[in-house]
Amino acid sequence: MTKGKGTGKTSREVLKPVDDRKVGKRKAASKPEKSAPKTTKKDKKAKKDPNKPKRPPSAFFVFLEDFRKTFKAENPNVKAVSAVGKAGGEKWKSLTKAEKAPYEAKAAKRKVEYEKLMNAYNNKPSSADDEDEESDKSKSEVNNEDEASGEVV
DNA sequence: CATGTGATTGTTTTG
DNA sequence: CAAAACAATCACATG
Repeated sequence: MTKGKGTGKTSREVLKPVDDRKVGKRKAASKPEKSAPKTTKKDKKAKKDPNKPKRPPSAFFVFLEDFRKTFKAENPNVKAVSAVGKAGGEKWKSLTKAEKAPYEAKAAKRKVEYEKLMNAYNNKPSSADDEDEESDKSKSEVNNEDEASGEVV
């Protein structure tokens, strides 16, 4: 497993079993050793759909983006992503709904944009034949007001 | 040189 | 409806 720097560690089992995660790790609740999905099976070779938008980040990820900076700022020694993940997760649960509000709001907006991308993706699956594109057709598109930064608390 | 892996939770996706 | 998978990030190890 490539043990990251000594890393493998995997000590999280004894070190600190996070309360109780529904799924052991995050997949294979019933051990689907069908094709041996040992670990992360992110196949980026999904070039099949180059325009296919990726899933919008959840509020947690949005919070993490900001948290990562803070965490690293106070813990420049920590270089493991897992460290930030754990710390972020703990802090995340510590946040109240009001604090998550701005993050959720942003995540919600992210989702809306994602829907838009999907719409475009659906319109243009991958027919590179002729990209007509609706230049004037979609004229009554609502304007989006980006006010992500000014959410009240 | 390139890619995979580890870890967090939330949303998206699929059957 | 429910379960599963994947979303970003960083440093390092392996082939």
